[in-house]
Amino acid sequence: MADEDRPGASTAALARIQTLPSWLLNRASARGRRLVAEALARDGMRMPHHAVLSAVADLGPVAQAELGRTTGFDPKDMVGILNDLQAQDLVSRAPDPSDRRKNAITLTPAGRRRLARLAKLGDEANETLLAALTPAERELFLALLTRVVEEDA
Amino acid sequence: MADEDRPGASTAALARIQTLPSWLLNRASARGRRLVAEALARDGMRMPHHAVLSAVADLGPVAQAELGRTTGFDPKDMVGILNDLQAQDLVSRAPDPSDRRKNAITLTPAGRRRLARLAKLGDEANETLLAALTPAERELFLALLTRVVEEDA
DNA sequence: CTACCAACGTTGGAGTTCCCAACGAATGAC
DNA sequence: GTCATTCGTTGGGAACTCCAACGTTGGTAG
Repeated sequence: MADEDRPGASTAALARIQTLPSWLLNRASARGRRLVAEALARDGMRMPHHAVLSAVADLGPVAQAELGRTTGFDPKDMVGILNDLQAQDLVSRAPDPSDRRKNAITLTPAGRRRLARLAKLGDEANETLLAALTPAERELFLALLTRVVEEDA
Repeated sequence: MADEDRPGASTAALARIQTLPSWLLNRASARGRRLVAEALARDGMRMPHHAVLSAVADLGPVAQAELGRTTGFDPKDMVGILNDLQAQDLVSRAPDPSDRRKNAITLTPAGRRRLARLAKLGDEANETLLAALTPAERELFLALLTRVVEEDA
């Protein structure tokens, strides 16, 4: 009789799965997304919009494709995100004179003010997310997490 | 002039966002899901199915609602998952004599064999996921991660 | 100069996960 | 016996991710 057919061979299968790094990361990520989404929603904003707004703030006038590469969003989704941001006058979308294929995305003053508020909300949500850890543990956790992520490159 | 209007006040906004726990957790989680999904796909299986199969293995004959509560899947999605598993003869779905509202979900021998293979594939994927960390670091990482997740309760 | 290939923004569509509302059937409490 | 609850099921929607195609524009090799 093979191990896998013996009754009880797979017991604690659930417990094993739920302590797997991938499972825990999923739950932690879901919690982070929920906390951040709730925080940003208090200012009528969503996570991708916050990320793109931040990227525009850093990269000055920048093409959509470059924004996509930097933030990891799909070009298709970038269109919609920028449509939303532009509709709220947080960014301006003007044709790039030096390359007429590109749109030059720029942060508006309103966008800069909004970003300051969003950054605060995002920080608070992340504070809550890691509330269970001491400052030293958070630093360690982030260092380990960064190495796991960078393995992806 | 307010800080938020001064040019450069929000520089490094992107870098700040991308080092936020929520951002890193999202990326790590996405990587884990991709690795696990690819591994399970080699056996023609998907993540939720693996989780439910594991839960059935542990909980013996069990109702769908109980499976949903344990694994966190929505009752609606549980229907589809069990349909798939049943179509492959990995679980059996029989009416519960003691409560005719319930379905008694049981693991079949084929399900038990399949689960053994899936567990192996899942473990390998998680090995790859944490490849950047030493065994001691992995243990520490999982301990911290667990505390972050349990804060959710 | 003319082909050709690559990049750009855009549109359309699909897939996954998560969540909510409703329904008929069945159960349990009062 | 009435009523609230639970069960499995169906339907639908929100949010994020990803891929394929198209017309336009730019750069390049011949």
